[in-house]
Amino acid sequence: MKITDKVKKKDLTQMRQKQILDVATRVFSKKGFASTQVDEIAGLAGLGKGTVYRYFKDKKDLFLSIVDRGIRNLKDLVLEAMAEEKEPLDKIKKAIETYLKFFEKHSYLIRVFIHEQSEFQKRIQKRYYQHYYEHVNKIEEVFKKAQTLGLIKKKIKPKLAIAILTDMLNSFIYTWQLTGQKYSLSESFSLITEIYFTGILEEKDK
Amino acid sequence: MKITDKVKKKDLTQMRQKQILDVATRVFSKKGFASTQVDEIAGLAGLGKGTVYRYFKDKKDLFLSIVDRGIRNLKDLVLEAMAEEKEPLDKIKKAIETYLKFFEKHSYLIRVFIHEQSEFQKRIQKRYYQHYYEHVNKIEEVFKKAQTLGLIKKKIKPKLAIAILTDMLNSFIYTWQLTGQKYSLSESFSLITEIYFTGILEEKDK
DNA sequence: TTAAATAGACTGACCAGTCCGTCATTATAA
DNA sequence: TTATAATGACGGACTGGTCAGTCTATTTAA
Repeated sequence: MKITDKVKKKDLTQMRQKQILDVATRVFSKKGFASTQVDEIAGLAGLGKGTVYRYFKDKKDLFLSIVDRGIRNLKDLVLEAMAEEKEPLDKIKKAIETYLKFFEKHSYLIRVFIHEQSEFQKRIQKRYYQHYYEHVNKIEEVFKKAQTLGLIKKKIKPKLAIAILTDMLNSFIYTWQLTGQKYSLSESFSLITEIYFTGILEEKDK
Repeated sequence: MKITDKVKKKDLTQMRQKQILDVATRVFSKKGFASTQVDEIAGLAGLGKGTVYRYFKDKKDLFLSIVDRGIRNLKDLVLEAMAEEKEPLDKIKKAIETYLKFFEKHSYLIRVFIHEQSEFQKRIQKRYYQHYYEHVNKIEEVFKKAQTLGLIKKKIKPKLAIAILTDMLNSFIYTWQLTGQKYSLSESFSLITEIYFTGILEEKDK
């Protein structure tokens, strides 16, 4: 019975954690770390505050768990999507598209990422960059390959170009989120992609 | 004597306000609205808390005053700088350069702008966009002129292109600020400008 | 019957905003 | 010129409310 017990226990724990994380993500995204009350999260999750503290050490732990989960999901999705494509430029396009779709679905998350950087500078960045780098390294390889193939200007440093792309996407999503998602992300992103690509690509007709 | 008195009083008031605003900008930028204590601002300004409340109605009023002052300065600088140039493309370049230099000098301000949008959404945005639009309208005219002259792709909508540019700049400055300003903004911005322009400009050699 | 899970009352720290006494400067009077 | 009064800038102790985290009584499950 011990094994079954452990499984059940694990199930309950995971279920509760997910339940709390889901609510917490919404609330933290809306109000930011400092203005969020743990009471509200507990209430919306239909739980008592004590229960929340059963599953998370403290408010910070809860917050960082959200960040962790979000980044992990995003990274996995992007890497999987890229793997589906063959050509370097298609891989990059696919990465942009996936990134965009992720936030179209989880739009509130962008706030957590951008919003709280100063409060948690080191910690978030540590977690963020840990995942981010795996992710960037893959994309960097793709960039380099595209450069070898003569598709992307040789003088552009992949790391910086990727940073610029990420920044463009992040802040565009952020603005889009703030202004009430009045237009479709996909629509505007085609323009961003065009600006980004036409600037980056070697001219074809030389 | 009354006139002199009024002048003196006004001087003192302005001086104190500036003194408090300067400190408050630093502290709010570093900690965000919710985590900033008015006590700390007072302390760093070498004043008692009561004195701070003499000059500002409450914490919110103080915060919004910072935002106001910053945006007003930025707008004035950009418009003045643009007025110095004749050619549309030079005007745009100059605007980018000025925007960048402003934040290189007042790097902490970008945090206040980006960071607190969710807490104060409506209020900040109202103030922000009030100034922003005067500013954008001017730039938009320049864009349109450049399109008439055949310098910029006709199919690009100026408003959207300006939004993208602003977003690129903002988030680049933000990241730069967060990561400890390890490189010169001007340096990276030349790359951004290149990406932005080469993507935007009609090809010259057709 | 017992052990784990849960709720929410409670505590102590924290902090925005107030209130009042002090002090410096300027005006008034002798 | 000097003594006294009035003004108002100022500091910081204080208050009341809020909220993270704890503790215990109660519920649930086995």
